Amino acid sequence: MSAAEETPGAEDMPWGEVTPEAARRLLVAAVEAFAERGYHATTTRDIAGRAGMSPAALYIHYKTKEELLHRISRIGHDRALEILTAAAAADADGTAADRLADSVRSFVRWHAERHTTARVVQYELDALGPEHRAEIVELRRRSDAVVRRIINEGVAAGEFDVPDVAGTTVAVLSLCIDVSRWFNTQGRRTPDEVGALYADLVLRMVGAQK
Amino acid sequence: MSAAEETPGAEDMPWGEVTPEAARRLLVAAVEAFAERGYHATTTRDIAGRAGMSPAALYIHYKTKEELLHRISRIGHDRALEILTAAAAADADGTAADRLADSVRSFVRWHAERHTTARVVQYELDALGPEHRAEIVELRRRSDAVVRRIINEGVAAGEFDVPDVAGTTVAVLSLCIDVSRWFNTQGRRTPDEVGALYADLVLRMVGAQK
DNA sequence: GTCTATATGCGGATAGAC
DNA sequence: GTCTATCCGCATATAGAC
Repeated sequence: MSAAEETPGAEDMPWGEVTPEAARRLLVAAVEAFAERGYHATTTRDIAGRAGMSPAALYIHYKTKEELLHRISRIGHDRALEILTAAAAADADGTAADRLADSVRSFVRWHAERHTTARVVQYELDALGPEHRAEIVELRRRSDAVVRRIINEGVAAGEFDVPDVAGTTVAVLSLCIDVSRWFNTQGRRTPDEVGALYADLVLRMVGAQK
Repeated sequence: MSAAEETPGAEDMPWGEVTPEAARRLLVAAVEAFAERGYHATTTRDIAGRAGMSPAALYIHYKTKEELLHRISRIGHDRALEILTAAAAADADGTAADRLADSVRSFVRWHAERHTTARVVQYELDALGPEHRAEIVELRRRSDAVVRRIINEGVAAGEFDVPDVAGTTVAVLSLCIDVSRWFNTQGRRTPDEVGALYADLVLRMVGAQK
């Protein structure tokens, strides 16, 4: 990997890996438009307009509108999975409850803070073409595996009481993901507060001892 | 209200209230198409085709495509709210835990069993025009109120331990609603099973005593 | 009420100048 | 790399015959 790919602070500069700058502007505009109106209701003219460019400019940087969505989805899923994995690994020698709480807290915080991106990433999956969709579905499976693993470990360690691990895993992920649908920046809660609330709720769901 | 509106067994014949039959066929076709591809990606030609009619036939029964979505949304939300309210009222003299479990079980079962309808109803809200959207948002507020009320009662009765009633209410509804996104008829679980699982998970979330 | 035919406008994508 | 101009097809909706 070249040094150019290791932009410092890439985690805090979300689309930093997208270059050149015009391509990034278009992508950011697309995220906003897709999140507001949905993929199909968004026109390439709208995207280009938001980026301060002509409709044709989009096609210099992206072959199709679908490619733009794919790029967004891919980067977003990579980031979400990275956050989940990092949190799960952070306290590898702590309790499963710690790992689960941290994972949920981080994952939820991301879905709240970056709810525009998350909304596109999580709810426009069906707008992708078959190959692109398959690629993204695979990434989701990995998120599922991370959460299921922690729950299984907690059960094995006697920390959790979970009659249905697979079902509970689905429920936990569903709960976290859906934050991106209802979360509103103007609302009463900060992403941190929602993360803390959800971490607590999930610990209750798995019957973690207090 | 005329007797004609009180079709017996209307709860089990979902779109029974939609007449004449051609209008109902179009509406059922629209639900399927919207659920599969999303509102904006669905063409009126597709809807009419599924109903075995020409594109023009749609406009005899509905003024616009949006009116069709509104009709679906309205009926769906009415039904969901009705189910929630009925379950909440059923054991009015039982414990709050019973009421909450029954409500969640019924609400989830509906979102699973009728996940095509639910998907449209819950995720295509933004495709509605401003007035229609406002009308539907009001119905959602009522669902929220039903759940919040039960949780508040459980807390007051000392049955539940809930530090954040408003936040927990949002989480519970979000969890139930999102079932319509991931539920698949081909999957491992029946609607009844998901309902039972979720009722248990929600009781855990509110700290109901076993 | 339903059809065939069509008006009308918009959206994705391209051509070619600069 | 960006623009202006435009092609082409498709989608909503309507007109008018049956």
